[in-house]
Amino acid sequence: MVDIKEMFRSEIKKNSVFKNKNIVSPHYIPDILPFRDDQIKEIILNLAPALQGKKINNLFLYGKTGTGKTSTIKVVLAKMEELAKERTDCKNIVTTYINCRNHNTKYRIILKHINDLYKHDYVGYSSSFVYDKLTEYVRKNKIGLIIVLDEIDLIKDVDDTVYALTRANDELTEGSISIVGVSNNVMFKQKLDMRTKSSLCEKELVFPPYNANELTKILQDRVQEGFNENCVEDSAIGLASAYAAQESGDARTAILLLLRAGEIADENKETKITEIDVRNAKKKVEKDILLNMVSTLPEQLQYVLFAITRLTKSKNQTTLGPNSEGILHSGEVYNEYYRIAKIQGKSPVSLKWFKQYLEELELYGMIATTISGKGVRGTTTLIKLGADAGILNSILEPKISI
DNA sequence: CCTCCACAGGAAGCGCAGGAGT
DNA sequence: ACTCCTGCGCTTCCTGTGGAGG
Repeated sequence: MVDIKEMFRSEIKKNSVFKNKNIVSPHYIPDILPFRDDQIKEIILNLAPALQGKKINNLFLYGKTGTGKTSTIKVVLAKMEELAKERTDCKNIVTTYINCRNHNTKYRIILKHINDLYKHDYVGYSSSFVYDKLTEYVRKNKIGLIIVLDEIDLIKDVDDTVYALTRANDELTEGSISIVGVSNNVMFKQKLDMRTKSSLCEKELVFPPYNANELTKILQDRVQEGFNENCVEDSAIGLASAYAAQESGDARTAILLLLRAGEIADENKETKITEIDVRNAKKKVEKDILLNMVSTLPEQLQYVLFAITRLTKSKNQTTLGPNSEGILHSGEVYNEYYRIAKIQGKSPVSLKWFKQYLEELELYGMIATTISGKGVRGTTTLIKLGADAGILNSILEPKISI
């Protein structure tokens, strides 16, 4: 019989490379944001007039994931709110942050605001009621309300939302409402109504991806606070930032790599995180991401992907020539897909639509396709798996039993 | 050179679901 | 409550296209 209490005790006491694991979590927001001085300056320049009770421009922040958009705006707004409270010569500033993944309609966004501001649950009220409640709060308290809409591209009725919130200013004689839109979707702006575009994007800020050197510095900062002294080899930091820079310049990925590497080191009872741990962490992270992507894929797309992985695997085993490199023709993949779908008791889609699926998979970056040239009869789409066939197969095989 | 193969890719249309209008 | 409309996912049909093979 094991002593469970004792196991817990030793688990807590156990030597770990981590000093404070929270700091290495991808959700942690540091106080100091390196390499974002320009953006911070711009934001301050645009928001400062609000402290004097003036109406400010709406802001639009754009940049890929992990470029510090959310952290930057959160930190700047927190300081701004603090300052406004400290000084009597400043107007009252209230800032709110909403992730539009969870609140994805005009109604839900406004409702969330009045619930938070009044600290009362307004359930089941009409959309005009909640809107009036919001403007009333701003007017009565004479506040400058700054609303951050993170992942703004996920709002279903963006045009309506932005219009309603900016129009509120026309009705307000005291106080004001401003919007900070945050998005990582390049195409988002194109979808907007002309009026919305001009009012939302009064001031636009771009957050560029970090390069390898910048990522290294960011990681070093985190390592100092999050890990115990001398527990992370410099080369491990270098490798993690190189990996992340290569892929997207995404700080979150870089930090996640270190976190996982740390967990691996702890598991193996190592005292130091090495390059090998980072390399293993990368494999683990990759698999997690793939698993996530694959499981959200529609059933039919999973079959197509499974067909490609199976054929790629069998090709790798039979042909030894380096020229083959697991390149498949759309015809053979379609046949395999057809077979798999039949076995699953599902009706396969037509060849035409199958090609549509291929396009979708390419969009997700899971495969690469080209139109055939010489050496192949006629014109065919050549398909190459973008991810590791072995990993994908291990994910898909349990899901689709053959 | 011609024909055939193995597809590509556009156009039209179908059935269904969900939302808007009345 | 009802119809009407629209968008989505998909099929069917049709017209290329370009190398392989006779």
